[in-house]
Amino acid sequence: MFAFRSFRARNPDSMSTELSISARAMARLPGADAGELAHLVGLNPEQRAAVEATEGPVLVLAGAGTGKTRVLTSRLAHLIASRRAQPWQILSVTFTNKAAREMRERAGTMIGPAAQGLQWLGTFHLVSALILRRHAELVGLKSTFTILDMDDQHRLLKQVIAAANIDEKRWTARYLASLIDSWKNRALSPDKVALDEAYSFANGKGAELYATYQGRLRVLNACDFGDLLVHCVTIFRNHPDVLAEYHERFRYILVDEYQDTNIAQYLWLRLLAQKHRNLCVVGDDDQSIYGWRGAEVDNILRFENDFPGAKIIRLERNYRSTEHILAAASGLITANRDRLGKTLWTEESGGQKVLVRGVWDGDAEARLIADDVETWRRQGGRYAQAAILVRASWQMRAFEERFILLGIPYKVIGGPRFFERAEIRDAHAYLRLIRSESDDLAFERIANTPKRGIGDTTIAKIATASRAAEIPLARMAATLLATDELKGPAKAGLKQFLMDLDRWRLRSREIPHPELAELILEESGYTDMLRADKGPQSASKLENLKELVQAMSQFDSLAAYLEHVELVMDVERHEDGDSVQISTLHASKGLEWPLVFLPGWEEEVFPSKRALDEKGQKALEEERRLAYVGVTRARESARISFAANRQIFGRWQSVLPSRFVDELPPNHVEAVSETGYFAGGGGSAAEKFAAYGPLGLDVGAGFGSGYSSPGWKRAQASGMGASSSAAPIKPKIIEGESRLIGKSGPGDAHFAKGARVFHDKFGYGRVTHVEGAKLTVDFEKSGEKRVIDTFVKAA
DNA sequence: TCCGAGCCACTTTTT
DNA sequence: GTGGCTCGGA
Repeated sequence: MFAFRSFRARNPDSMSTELSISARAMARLPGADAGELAHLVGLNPEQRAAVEATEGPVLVLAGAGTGKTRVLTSRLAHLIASRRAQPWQILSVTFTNKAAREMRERAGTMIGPAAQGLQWLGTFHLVSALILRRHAELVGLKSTFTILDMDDQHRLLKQVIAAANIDEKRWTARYLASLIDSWKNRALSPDKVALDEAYSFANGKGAELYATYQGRLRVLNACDFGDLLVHCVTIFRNHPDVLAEYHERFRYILVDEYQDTNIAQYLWLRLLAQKHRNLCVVGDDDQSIYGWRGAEVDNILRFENDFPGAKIIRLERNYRSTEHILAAASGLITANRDRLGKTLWTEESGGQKVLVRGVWDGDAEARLIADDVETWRRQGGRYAQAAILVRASWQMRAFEERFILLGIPYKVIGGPRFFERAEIRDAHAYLRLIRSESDDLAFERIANTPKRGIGDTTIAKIATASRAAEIPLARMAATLLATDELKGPAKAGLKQFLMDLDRWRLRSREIPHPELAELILEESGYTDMLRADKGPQSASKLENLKELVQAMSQFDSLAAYLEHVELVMDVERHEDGDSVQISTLHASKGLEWPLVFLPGWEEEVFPSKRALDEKGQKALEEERRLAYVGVTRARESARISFAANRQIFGRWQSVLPSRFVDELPPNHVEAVSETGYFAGGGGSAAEKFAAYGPLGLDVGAGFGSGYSSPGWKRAQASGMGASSSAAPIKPKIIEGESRLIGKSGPGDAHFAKGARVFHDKFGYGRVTHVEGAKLTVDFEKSGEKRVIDTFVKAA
């Protein structure tokens, strides 16, 4: 640290090859300042090699739990401490904001305040935006361009489609967005889109619409996520002088999760690394799970060819999981064909086998897992040590409901994200309109929110005129007010709105931006609108807006704040105590927990039917990698489960265990059905479980499986199992609940039958039945539910 | 212009 | 089971 601080004072330009060599020599001296080598302490030989191979292209194949992040941060520290580069001469790109944050934090603990100098550490999109702001004019944008999020993009595309007289039902904006995205992922401009692909939308209009969309973006002085990368690539290609500037700046390049890079990102990196060739990429082909988003596993498979002479270092020692977990995951992934191949090993022998359990239905699965969590907790574990990882977010609901019922605290990772909530986006639209009058998308979003009489027809009138005159909506609205074009409530509302905007814009120069936000939300009537709304969520929406104002105060200016939210669609989550984590498998990558639940391992759910339909074998391998990622998140215990029946689209369907269940190596798995134990190995899981008749797979095998039948529904509603198999489960639940009731005891909140109550999730309702602390409430919106009294307030 | 009723298709996964 | 959209009446 010491050596480092004194070094910071030096002029960065004085760094010469000579100094660099001497620094290198110093770093290798065993007797060198211990502080300087601190970042190498405790690394295993392979990790150390990866850290010290600073020059030339390097590919670090880092299996799950092999200390990948550690290597990256140590390498960063090493480059700086050995004086090969100043912090601002290193480009470190990650895939997610979370990873970037973690890297910055960990680098901070290693190299101290110098980590502040790591200005070029961030996601591909963040770094691209920084670069693009400086050269925006080279691609026809102003440096103040806005970055559209998916919602903006979607609305814009809808307009484009409608303007082209294409049936939006047949050809959805969503689909066009995905096509355009996939083109941008490959850095294809509208004129480069292959004919057959252009034909995949509205009989050949694909490329044309893409071009129209890009034109609209230019008029709006905006770009979408994909553009950030593509524009940079365009600039680097067409302006060698600009590229040279960045060659000079970035002496070393580090890339995390290289297996997730798409073609545009690959080109971006190749252009930037072309001169010094000090490119170090870290990744794991077995954890490539973003193919649907354009990631090319090929990038990592081909690295040696792309960068001749590349060093390849394999990190295979796993520090995370026990032997059985690792072996189960490894066994599973061997079914994949296209892989570089690694053999993970660990010194943690034994441990629990991977538990595979079959249950009757999704509810039973939620009960089982919730019970496990409570057992874990009773035995001294913490909630936060457990995670439930699902394939798709709709699967989360069952667990959330169960946890709410039992009072188990939980947190959804990557759930409905803060900045994507409607109220937050509305607030942002107001602020964006203050920042720039020409933000048409923002204008459209909030012109009539809250209602001020400016309906669709009025907006359409303004839009037509504004497009013809090529001036922003807000300005055209002002022009139209001076004419007789508009009348009645529309005119009055619009006039008031424009006056408000002007006033707020003036105020924005006088008062701090968080205060401005509060002012706008009050004066626009937005908060009043929410207060008047008695829906179950309006209270939490108001809370979110408060949180927004809070978040804003952490930035110097409104502009800085907006720039941040546009790029970092994620908010730093304050760790609020001890709660079970519920996450998608995708969002779980890079994380770990002692206890990991992997529910929903059923055909068509996981592997996902949709993925298989679209991409076939390739998707299957990706789904399998997802399974691999899931299992390798566990340190002590991985518990896979599947149900025989599941409600999909609101209908009961009988489902089969996932093929992945059968691919698990039997020696490392302990399989359990609700009715008893059986030995794993041989035969399909479906057969094995079916053999335990009561589990009921055979029952559901018949057509139109009786589970949507009235009888089944009645059985479900009455809480009784429909077959003998469900019966043994029931007592368990009752036990679980009474235990909880005992815990919450004669609580502070008592409700009588007939009392009106409010619940955060379910809204308002009336108590229909009281049983200790357990209430049955008939909710106005969501029907009858059983809840614990501490979760409702008197209303 | 607004709002409710009824119809629809839909659910991967994210910067 | 949800949310988005259309249609008809106030």
